[in-house]
Amino acid sequence: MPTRKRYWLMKSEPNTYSYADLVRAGRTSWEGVRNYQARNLLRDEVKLGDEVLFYHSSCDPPGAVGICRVVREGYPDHTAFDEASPYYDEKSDPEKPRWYMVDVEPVRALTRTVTLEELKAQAKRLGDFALIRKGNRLSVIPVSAAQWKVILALEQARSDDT
DNA sequence: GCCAACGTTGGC
DNA sequence: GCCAACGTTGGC
Repeated sequence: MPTRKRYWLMKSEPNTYSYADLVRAGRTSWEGVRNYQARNLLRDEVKLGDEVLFYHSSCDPPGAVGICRVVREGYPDHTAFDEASPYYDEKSDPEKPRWYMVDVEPVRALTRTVTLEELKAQAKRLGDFALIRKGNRLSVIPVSAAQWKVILALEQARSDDT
């Protein structure tokens, strides 16, 4: 029996790669994750068919902008082997890769950006959520089914309807 | 194994 | 551009 679909949130700086870029491309590999905790999730936990909130970071305003789906499970991030890549890591050996990535394709853009500010305002409803924990820097974050529902309900709510 | 120095993330 | 928070590195 297949395991139940899980949900994730993954951050990208829109200057580097935006949700619109993903829509244009039709599919992308989620390359360049260089953090062990996030790597472990990509390698071991993120599964085919899981759904992902595409989050724009380091922009104004930061927030969730779209949904995508995992179409390939964790496999070695080959940009780590490519000296020309900004993600090159000489310590990642093709025989024993240090970094992993998944492939995703777009599902739909959110009708509006669900901002970090709004998510923080819903902290009570969201419960423990790594995105809004103080000092959080994780770029691949687990989202529970309940949190997923809250966030998509926020999308439907008017932004002045808090 | 400790911890200071350093680099990065990411909101503001 | 600033800086707090955090992760990594490397000397000891």
